[in-house]
Amino acid sequence: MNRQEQKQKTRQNIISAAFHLLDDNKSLSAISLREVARAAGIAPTSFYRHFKDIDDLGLTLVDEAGLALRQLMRQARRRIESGGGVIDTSVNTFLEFISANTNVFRLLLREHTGTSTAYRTAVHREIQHFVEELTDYILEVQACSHELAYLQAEAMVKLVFSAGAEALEADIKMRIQIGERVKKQLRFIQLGALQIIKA
Amino acid sequence: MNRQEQKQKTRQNIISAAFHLLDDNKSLSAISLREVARAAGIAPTSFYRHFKDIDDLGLTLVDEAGLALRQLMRQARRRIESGGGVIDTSVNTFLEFISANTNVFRLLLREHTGTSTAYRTAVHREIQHFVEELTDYILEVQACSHELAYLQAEAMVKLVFSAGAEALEADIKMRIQIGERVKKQLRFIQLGALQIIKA
DNA sequence: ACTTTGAGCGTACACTTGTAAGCTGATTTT
DNA sequence: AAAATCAGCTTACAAGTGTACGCTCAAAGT
Repeated sequence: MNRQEQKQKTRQNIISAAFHLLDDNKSLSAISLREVARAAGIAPTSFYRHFKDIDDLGLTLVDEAGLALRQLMRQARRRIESGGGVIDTSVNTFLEFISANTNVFRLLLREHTGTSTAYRTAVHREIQHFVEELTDYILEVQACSHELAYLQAEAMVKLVFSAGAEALEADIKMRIQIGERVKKQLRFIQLGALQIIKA
Repeated sequence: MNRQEQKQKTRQNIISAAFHLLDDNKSLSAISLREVARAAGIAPTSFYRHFKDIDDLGLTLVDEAGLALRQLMRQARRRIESGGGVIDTSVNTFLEFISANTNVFRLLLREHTGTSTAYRTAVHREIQHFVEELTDYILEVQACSHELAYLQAEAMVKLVFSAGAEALEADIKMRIQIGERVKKQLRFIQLGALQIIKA
């Protein structure tokens, strides 16, 4: 095995060890360097060969989470284009994402209102990206001002993320109900905005 | 000074010291017993004369925050009854609350998605109370099913709390914009729900 | 073949943490 | 006046933390 390859592999070990630590109620700022080193099977001091700080690792994790989020968006787009209601498809895709990537979503959710300004703004940026993407989509299918589209998109994303937070603590049966509920709420927004356009 | 009085006073010192510690980016689970004891001007071990745990203190803080939230609701109700739009008045009152009780709101917001299940459910209960109160109000002024009223209320509360989270990090000028934005979004929901009733 | 590099390790140090044990001395009770 | 209570203290300990320093030894470069 190459030297660089080996290093990348260890780096990946650290990252996935950290993700795993998030599973049992920990926030990024609550996981310690020694803890993650232990979980990754390396000596505490070896950690520094890969990351400057524990915060450096944290930002890397947020980036990875953002990447997953963007993949989610692409997948939703694809599904929408191949038919089916926009709201239904989007919410379903999102809830599936949460089930499949629980710790990724938990990370985003937790750090969004977390104690580290750096993490908070990093997560905010990713969500903002989400909002803008949705704004563009609404502008395509609805003839309305940019502001109106943005307001809709922002409200919708907030509701979906909120629903996601609830879903995290619910079992599979409850998650379906949560999905149905948020779909109805998204339709309120859609209808309400349409009403304003007409007026 | 009475002995009991003195004890209560120290207890209050601990509580407000803890609230103060939340100011500079700390979550409940991040403040240590010794830290709060130091800030309250007592010896670490004296802490135990007042609280069983640091978690015991934490739950007390959440309760206090919930109390403040319920006072906010009453104030909003009073203002609404003495005239003015419901949405405008509510959002304004809420934003004023955030400005006046920043650390209380921050506590609720942070622990709502925090790492402690106990805190999370405690905060959730307080917010749920908020939603139910709003549901009742909507049922009073709008002839609609309970489900429809609840869906509106929940969506609105979620959007307002989300806006509050943004407001926390914004200056006074930006906060007004955030307020206007969320008001428009709440009207989407109101209009959308109305549309469904009519159909 | 010889040298340089660098990932990973062990040891060490100066902290901070929660909390157990027992004392003091003022207040309260008897 | 004597006895009991108890808020707050000091001291102590075991366990955890971040990270500085220097070593090893296989891979990469010359």
